Amino acid sequence: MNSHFSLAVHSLTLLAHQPEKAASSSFIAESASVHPVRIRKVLSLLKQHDLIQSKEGAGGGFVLSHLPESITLWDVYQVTSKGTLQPRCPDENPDCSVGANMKHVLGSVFSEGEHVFGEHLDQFTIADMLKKCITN
Amino acid sequence: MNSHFSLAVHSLTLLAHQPEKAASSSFIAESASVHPVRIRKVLSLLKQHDLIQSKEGAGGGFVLSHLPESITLWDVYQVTSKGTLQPRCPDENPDCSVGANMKHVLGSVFSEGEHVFGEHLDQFTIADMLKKCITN
DNA sequence: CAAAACTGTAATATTTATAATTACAGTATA
DNA sequence: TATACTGTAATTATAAATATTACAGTTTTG
Repeated sequence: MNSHFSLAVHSLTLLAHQPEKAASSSFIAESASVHPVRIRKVLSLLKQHDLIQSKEGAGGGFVLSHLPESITLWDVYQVTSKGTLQPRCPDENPDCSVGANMKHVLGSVFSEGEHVFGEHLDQFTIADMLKKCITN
Repeated sequence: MNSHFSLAVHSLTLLAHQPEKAASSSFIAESASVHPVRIRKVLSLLKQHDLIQSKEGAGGGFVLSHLPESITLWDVYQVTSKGTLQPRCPDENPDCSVGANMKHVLGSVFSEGEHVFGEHLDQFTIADMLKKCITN
């Protein structure tokens, strides 16, 4: 699983944690121990899909577009990581019936698998993540 | 998902395809368009878990330890890729309640998720893979 | 108005992960 | 005893992820 996903969940959970004020990329970056530019890139994706809103300029930053209860991990996964479950396959080899088809065959198994996995992720919201973090 | 998994499934499917004779790492490597040493490394894992047997020397190679109908993709996943679903998380940050716990919280979500995903993979056997490849 | 604190994004450099390659010891076959 | 294999370690090459630098554009605030 790519790290965009965990950074996105991390960021959204932080935003849920302080709903009163916008969080800057530096603030989030420090919490997640990564570079601010990386945060801005990930959050740019989330913004494109209207999970968050951003505001430029002094005192600006990021806020949630929706209630934390209504954003699921599956929503986040779809934005940041769709397709990454797929196993990397070598090039197709037309000279071998197995080599020619394996990529496609595994591809369909993993597409279904992603759907099943998605139903699991859909059970958890950003509000759940925050609660789990705080009560630990 | 790491590529060991797809190489392992590819190899096992090839072995199922020609049950009468042992397949060499070079033969498998050519079918999968990768380097023979890489195949030997992956198959070494499968051998350790008794999915296959190997024979050294001229005319040697690899054969299945069990019927293709009895080896599932979940068996293979467990040997080659267990834990790889887990999203990469940055270092824990003790100064932030979210940063301190996110890795652990996501970890448990993904452990359960891997289990759900595993039940899906467990529905498919190497025999199924071969059939899908050949009838395409 | 000008300085400060932000986002947005591109370009580059660094680090890490994957994969290929080389090398060679050991084993069975013929 | 030459040949065709496995097993594995060490090295090199390539690709992917990440950090860093740079800077233009946007608000806020003194």
